[in-house]
Amino acid sequence: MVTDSKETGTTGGIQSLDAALKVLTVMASQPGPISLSELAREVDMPPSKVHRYLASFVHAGLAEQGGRSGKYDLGSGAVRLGLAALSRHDFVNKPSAHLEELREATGLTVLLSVWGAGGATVVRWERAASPVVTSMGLGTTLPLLNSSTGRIFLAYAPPEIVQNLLTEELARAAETPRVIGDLDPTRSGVDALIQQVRSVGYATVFGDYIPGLIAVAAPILDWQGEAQAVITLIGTNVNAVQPGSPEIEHLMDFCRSHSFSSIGEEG
Amino acid sequence: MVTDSKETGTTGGIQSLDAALKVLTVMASQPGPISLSELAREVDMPPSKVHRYLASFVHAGLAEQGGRSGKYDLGSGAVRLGLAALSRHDFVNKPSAHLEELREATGLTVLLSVWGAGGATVVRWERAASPVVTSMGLGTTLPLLNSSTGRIFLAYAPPEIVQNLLTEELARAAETPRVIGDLDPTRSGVDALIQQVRSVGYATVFGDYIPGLIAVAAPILDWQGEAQAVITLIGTNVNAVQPGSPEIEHLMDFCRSHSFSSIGEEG
DNA sequence: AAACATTTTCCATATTGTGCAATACGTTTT
DNA sequence: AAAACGTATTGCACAATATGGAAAATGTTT
Repeated sequence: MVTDSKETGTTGGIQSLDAALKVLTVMASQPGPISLSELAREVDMPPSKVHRYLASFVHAGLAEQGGRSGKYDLGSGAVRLGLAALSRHDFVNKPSAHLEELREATGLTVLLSVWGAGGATVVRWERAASPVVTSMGLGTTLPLLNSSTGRIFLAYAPPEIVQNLLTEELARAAETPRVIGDLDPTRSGVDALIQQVRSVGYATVFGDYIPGLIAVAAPILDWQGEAQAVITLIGTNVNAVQPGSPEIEHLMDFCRSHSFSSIGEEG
Repeated sequence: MVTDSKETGTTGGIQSLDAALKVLTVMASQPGPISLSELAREVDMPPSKVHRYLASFVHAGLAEQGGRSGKYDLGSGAVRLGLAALSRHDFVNKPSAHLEELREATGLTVLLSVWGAGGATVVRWERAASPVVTSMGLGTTLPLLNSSTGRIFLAYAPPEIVQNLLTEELARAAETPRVIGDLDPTRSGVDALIQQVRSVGYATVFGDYIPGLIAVAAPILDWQGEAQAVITLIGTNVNAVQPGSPEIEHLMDFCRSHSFSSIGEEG
């Protein structure tokens, strides 16, 4: 039984470890580096305690201490750990092996993203020759409304999971209008977008996120019809994102062959 | 490594936590699910101890126990943690913070380059005391064949992205022979160079680009094995670029510690 | 230079993790 | 089917170890 709603405490594990992992979890939920004192406040523990936990985490590479600011953040060991965990999921591994074929078939840069804490996160990256943005790379998180990748998660991920980011981005869109060309930044506008995406099974974007770049994205679905990963093609030629283009056909074939339920024309 | 060869123990942290994190690390290094007993053997701890650690990890979502096989594996919490870490980690700013240490350790000018539109582009710059006269600065693009930096990209960047520049430089080299001392400016000559660079993991240059200057460069690799950035040491003392020199050791250590896959002895 | 805010270390105390061994569980063998 | 085995899980007494308050170091602001 895992009922530890309030003060059960007894997880069958080790108390100090539970406490330490709570610290780690909170650190992961934070948007960026955090100071010891703030972290201690956040987890409601004395700073000295947290400090010792952090010393162990740093020793293991899970955390690191930023330069002279003294702030702590997740370290490269955490990345390694996460990638090891990720590599056990077939939804990432299987497609990854064939990403290069898709790049060759389309001549476009191909990327594979999964849903992480901060949103759509790029975990695989297959570059094409054509000039691509340098500000993006592995680990980049993509916006929900402005990117084709994000729009696929919007349409195919469980609503609860995108809800937070969605409200956040809608609020931001309301303050800064005109940033999203083809979308009415309201709930109903979003619903319309979702319906549209689902009906065709892919999402396109024409330089909305990065000027001069076009992108198409489609989902890799599990048995429940939820997006486990998203494949995105990036390029500069607008023809590639016209409905029925060979690039889109290749993308859809790829995603279909790695999915466990059918895409588009929703059931 | 942080020299904790045997019984240093005192990490400033917590012993039980160190032990627990070792378990987690070993689990990550494993190719798949692992049984409690085997894991206990692997980390050389009593099974009961490991079991309790695992209970806490499972509680935190970092690990999960597979069906009835009883085997343990990394859990979705590990993925979340890793993606959170990944989105904050970038291959330019993280190493940049430690560039100065490398300069102090080697006494050489240190620079960090990434692949930009026009080729290898210098984006960080840590100059040493020694008079390194040069017209180089931030934003300088370095040649592919003549510079150690460029040669690392040649060997460790995806072929497609260096292809254009390569053919261009080869054509120029054919017209103006003798500019490249140690290289046969043909496709096969380039292939030989790539093999050589990959086998040692770094590239050196003796005044080929700028007379009187020597340089060593090594890659920072992402987990796809592609060069995300290149670290270069520049100086005037030829001894620094002899195989096995302390300068090269420092450089390789630095790059290894910021990489996510192993450099050299290519896999 | 002084006042402040944070991080880091020290130390006595008892809370908590430890290891051994017993038990429960599941799988394979006879 | 029963028994024999390997593995995961839990109890228990003891001492090793984590704990938190406060002091010391470190860095930052006035």
